[in-house]
Amino acid sequence: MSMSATPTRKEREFQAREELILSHARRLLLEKGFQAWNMEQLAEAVEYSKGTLYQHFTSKEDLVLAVSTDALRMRADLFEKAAQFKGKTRERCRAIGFACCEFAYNYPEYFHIEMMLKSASFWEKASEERRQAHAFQGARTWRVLNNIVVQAMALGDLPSGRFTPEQATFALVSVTVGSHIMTQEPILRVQAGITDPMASVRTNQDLICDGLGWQPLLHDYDYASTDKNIVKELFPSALAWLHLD
Amino acid sequence: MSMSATPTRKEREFQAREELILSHARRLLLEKGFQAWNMEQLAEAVEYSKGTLYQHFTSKEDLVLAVSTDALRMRADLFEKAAQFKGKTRERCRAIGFACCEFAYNYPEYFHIEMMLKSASFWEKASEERRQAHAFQGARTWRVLNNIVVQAMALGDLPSGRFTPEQATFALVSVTVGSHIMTQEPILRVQAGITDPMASVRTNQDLICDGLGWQPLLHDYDYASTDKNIVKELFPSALAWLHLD
DNA sequence: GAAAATATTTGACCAACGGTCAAAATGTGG
DNA sequence: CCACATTTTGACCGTTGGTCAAATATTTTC
Repeated sequence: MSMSATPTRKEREFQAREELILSHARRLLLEKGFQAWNMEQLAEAVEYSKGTLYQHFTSKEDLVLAVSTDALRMRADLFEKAAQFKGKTRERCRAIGFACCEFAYNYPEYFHIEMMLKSASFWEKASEERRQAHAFQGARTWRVLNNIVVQAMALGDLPSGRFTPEQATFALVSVTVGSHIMTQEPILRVQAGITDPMASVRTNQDLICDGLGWQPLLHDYDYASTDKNIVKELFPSALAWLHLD
Repeated sequence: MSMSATPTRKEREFQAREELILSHARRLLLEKGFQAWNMEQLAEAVEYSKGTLYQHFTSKEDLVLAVSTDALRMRADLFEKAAQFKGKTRERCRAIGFACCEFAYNYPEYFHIEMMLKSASFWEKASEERRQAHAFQGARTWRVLNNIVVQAMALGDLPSGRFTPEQATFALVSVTVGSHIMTQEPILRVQAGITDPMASVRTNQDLICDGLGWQPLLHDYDYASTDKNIVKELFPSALAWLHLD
């Protein structure tokens, strides 16, 4: 047993195996959702037995929560990167919108998984440790966005009398999650005539920002060139999901 | 077998039993979600055996979809009622916001159930009949809201150059669903300092409407008295969830 | 370097649950 | 009252998440 900072070989092996399991579980989740695979199949995929899986995770739910938290961590990373965009507060908010689309492109199933997490029975089966890790990463994403809102109000870009920063942040979070979920619904996509889901999400974010009176408003500024810079400087890989036409 | 319009006694009994099953399933869903009860328990509750349940529904998922569709039908009814509110187009849109809150108050678990429906494995297990019924009720709710948007553009209350009616409707649907889901998240509720979830949902809808430029804007009009009328004329029962202070 | 002690891995096994179907029970017509 | 049709039942099945004693591998001791 090593209490020192440098992990023993055993500890490193344990860690490596955990990541192996997580990566295969992620693949299964992305390909098949939650139900359409079982622990036996995962055990085969990682070439260990079922019992070994349960040395890392207390339940299937615990495992899925771990995958979800990993994704959430990645999103928080992207958010923090986006928040550093040099520009007006609203442009930085916009950069976060791109970060979230980039994330949604890489984890298309994430929002479905996150919805599953909202059922009480899920959390009950997960370990306390993993619940806290998830809450921590969730708080990170919230904080990044909320900081920009607070700054925007301090600078006067965003009127501070009508809504609290938390209300504004909440509105942005709600519209973003709602839009990502809805754009993934094929029937609704047809009804709404959506050809570019990510663009729809960002449009809805713009509507909230305009509604909040976040200056400069959508039609008073050349956001097209802002977008170009965001993509060039922060998310060159966004070209994969951007529909330029 | 009776091809006539008047159902035989058998058919009426069958129908009555189906409603009995649905009502108990609804109660279990509201109280326990999806996982925390099984078909055996439901069979006991309705005082029939498991086999009889499967004469009405092809699977547990099929049953839950039926409950969900019933709820969706109720929401569509409330929407249609709300759409008849006498007033400006934006006031009628607001009435729909109240209708949705009224619905969410009566079916607090509905949005979680609806999220479950988004996993492919769920639909595969449901019968074609019920899938179509669900799509039909979903289309109804969309149509009611979209009609108001179209009228608002025709009347000039809502600028028609920037967004299509479908885009506007989609934004409203997204923010509403996203807000209802998010307000039900206890952690987020604390982070955002939300004390009145329904009010937060309606605020977010207002932000979208303002962002769309839907006249009269939130702060150019006395919506407080509009709200009073909506509640008095259409949803007196809303007093149960309205936090007046 | 072999034996003892410790740690890790395994897969047979269990319980829970969704779903099935032959048999029992109930209803119907003569 | 009987024969036939319909409905209801619950024992039974397959799948799957989860457990644990035994097998296997690794480390320590002498």
